[in-house]
Amino acid sequence: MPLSPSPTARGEQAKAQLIAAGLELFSEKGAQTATTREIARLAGQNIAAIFYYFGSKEGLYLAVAQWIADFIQQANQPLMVEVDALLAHSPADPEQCRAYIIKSLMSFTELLTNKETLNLSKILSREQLMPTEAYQLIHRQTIAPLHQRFTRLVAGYTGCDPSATATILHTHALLGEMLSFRMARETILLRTGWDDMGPPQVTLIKQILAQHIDWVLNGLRADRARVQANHHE
Amino acid sequence: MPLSPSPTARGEQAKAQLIAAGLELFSEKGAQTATTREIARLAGQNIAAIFYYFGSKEGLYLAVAQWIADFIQQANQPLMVEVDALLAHSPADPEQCRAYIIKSLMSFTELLTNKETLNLSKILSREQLMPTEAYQLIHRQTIAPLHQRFTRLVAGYTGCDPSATATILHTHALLGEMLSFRMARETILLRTGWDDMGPPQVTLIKQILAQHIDWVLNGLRADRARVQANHHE
DNA sequence: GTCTATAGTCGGATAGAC
DNA sequence: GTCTATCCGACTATAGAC
Repeated sequence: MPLSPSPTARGEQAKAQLIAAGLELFSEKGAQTATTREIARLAGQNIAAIFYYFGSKEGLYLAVAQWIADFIQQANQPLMVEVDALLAHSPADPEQCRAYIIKSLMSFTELLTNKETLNLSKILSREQLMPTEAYQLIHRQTIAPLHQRFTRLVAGYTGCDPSATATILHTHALLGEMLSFRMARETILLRTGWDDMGPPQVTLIKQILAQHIDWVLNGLRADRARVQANHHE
Repeated sequence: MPLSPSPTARGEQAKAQLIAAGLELFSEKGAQTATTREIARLAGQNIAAIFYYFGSKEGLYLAVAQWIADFIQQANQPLMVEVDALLAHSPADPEQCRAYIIKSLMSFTELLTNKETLNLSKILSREQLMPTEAYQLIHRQTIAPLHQRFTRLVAGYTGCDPSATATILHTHALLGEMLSFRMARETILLRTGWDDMGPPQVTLIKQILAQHIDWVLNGLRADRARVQANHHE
């Protein structure tokens, strides 16, 4: 056993540091504007290492995207396992669906307002503007499964068809309330006069989102009941 | 009178064409990635014209930002004049506030899903990620006044304090539902299977947003009435 | 595997002819 | 006012020493 880390371990560490630096700079400046020089410097690695380990700047960008997908996946897995167990029974218990809708959205909000995920969500925002291969990768592996489960929970509580476009849109609109606090972050900071989004601000945002969820879900459920009553008369 | 346009008119036309080309390419590729050469080519102008008329690439970018501010201002002015007339009376009529909330949000949605404003909103999205002087300019001139009026309408219907942070957040969350259809455009396209957001899609989105507005506003109003009842008991 | 040196390209900006 | 030619810096990527 050598005293210094094995070559493989050193390589793995170099890759990890380049991915971390890439996440930082790609999110801050965008994939085209961030330079390999600066990434290498921040990672404490040589410029040539990027090309040795990832083939190209774009290769590093895709590795960063995969890291993001893994991170989101891992952060939501415990909750999603419970949701899957609930949704395995059909029809799922409406009150439990409602509880998990709130729990999931609060968890997403916590994750999205966390400082450590700011760079991650900046890359996702950029990918919405200029979708590349990276968005497909992240969408397929994480966004779509999360979005789909959330839609099925909404359907489970309200009685809507989980595959209907309207149900998807209702769900997306609800998620949009949460997203707007990250994607229109600058607007909300200027309007409220906050200089940052810390724990007290997030607490307030979560309270407001929880109220909106209730109002929209109950509205949707009542509407659904009304439609079915009309259908049976 | 010369047959050819006067020098001033030619200069104005050159500036307008450079701004149009800048809007197109800055939105598509971002301020750093878009090149002066390509902008000049698309505008049918010489590269040197950018520096002659705007001093620098950044000068052109700020001129594009001012064009966007003017566009948003002009597009909303007729409605905002009516809203100002309504809000001049204190307290404003709640039912009229409600009508204008829906009217405004439908108008914003129409504007935001319009193909001609796609590039405009891409620049705004980018400015949320990497705020520059341009965002301050647009925010102060247009976003803040619109956001503030919308907040006052919500306050007018629900009885909330228009300057309370909670009211601003409730309003922002509601606007966020609409924004998410533009800012998370790629997600919604992949989830619904739409290949575009055309008139039929926008109609469906507007229906759904109108329902959510009703549910949230009535929830907020009932909540406010409950709080006041507790206060008086 | 890791680094230095450098090739090759393209960017913003300018000087100076017309 | 308008255009061409060009400077100069910075970028990605690679060749080749170690």
